[in-house]
Amino acid sequence: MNIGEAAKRSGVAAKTIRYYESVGLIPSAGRTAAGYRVYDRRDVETLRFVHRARSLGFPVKDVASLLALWNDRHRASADVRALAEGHIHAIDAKVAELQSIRRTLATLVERCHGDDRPDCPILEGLADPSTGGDCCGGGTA
Amino acid sequence: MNIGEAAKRSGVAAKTIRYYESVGLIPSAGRTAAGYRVYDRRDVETLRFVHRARSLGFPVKDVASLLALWNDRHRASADVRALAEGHIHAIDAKVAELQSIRRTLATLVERCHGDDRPDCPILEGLADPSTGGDCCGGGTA
DNA sequence: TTGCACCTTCCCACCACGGGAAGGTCAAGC
DNA sequence: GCTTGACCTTCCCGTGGTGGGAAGGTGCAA
Repeated sequence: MNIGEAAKRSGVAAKTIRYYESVGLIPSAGRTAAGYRVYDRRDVETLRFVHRARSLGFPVKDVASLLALWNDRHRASADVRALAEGHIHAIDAKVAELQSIRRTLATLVERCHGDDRPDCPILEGLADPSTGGDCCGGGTA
Repeated sequence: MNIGEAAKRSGVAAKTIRYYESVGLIPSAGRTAAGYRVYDRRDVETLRFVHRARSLGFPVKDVASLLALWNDRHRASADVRALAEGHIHAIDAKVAELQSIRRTLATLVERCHGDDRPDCPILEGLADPSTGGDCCGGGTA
């Protein structure tokens, strides 16, 4: 099948498939005499795997590792698990950072009456955080 | 003062200050006869404001709006508050997405024994999500 | 005058694509 | 056989927000 069909079946945009090939995430596809890329069902399976890993937020480099493990019959599941756990930790760190920011913002917003007067604790907090509640003070970020 | 000193005092890297100037976030700095950028205390205040807004995750475009409001004596605090609330909503969406992903990953990791055997529910879940718990099924992403 | 720290502009790299241009290919319909 | 339109190809630019580094000019002190 052509790249468009592979894209439809895998959920990965044709542009993105070409990108994945260019960065070596997936092997180079075969070509017709006219230069069109050719894919089979196995390729689509691989693309689907990549698509799901990406939608779980794994960086492309990690997806490459996951693909390699997937294709390795002698893999140790501990390696896969370590990758996934690392990703979970990264997510936890990101969530903690976002929630810290959210708390600061919510505090500022609460104090702002939000009418047509210029007086605004949000701007004051940005101009001088000591007046606006601590921000990122003990932050993990 | 030179850009290096302004960077030190504001917490914004010299490179980043030049970038902010190039995209119009901050006005063009004055120059010495030799072409060096010159900053005063007010400029440093502005840079600090920008630095704090950025560290709260506001995109540069929003920081531009915040700066404009900050410099506008006739602003309505409602406009500032709306910006901040919009940012909070964006953060909430991001957090929800990350937590959804986290749940899926945690489920997969739990099921993986993580030893030297190749059997691995994480890879199986990526290859075929119907066997690995739902992922992003009703997802907001 | 030498040396070093600082400044300037410029381009490249990151990450993971998306848009779009310029041009070739294929299959269907007339 | 020719047109039409959908598909494919490569290539380059843009995103956001910097960081790194090259090549070259400045400023100040010894």
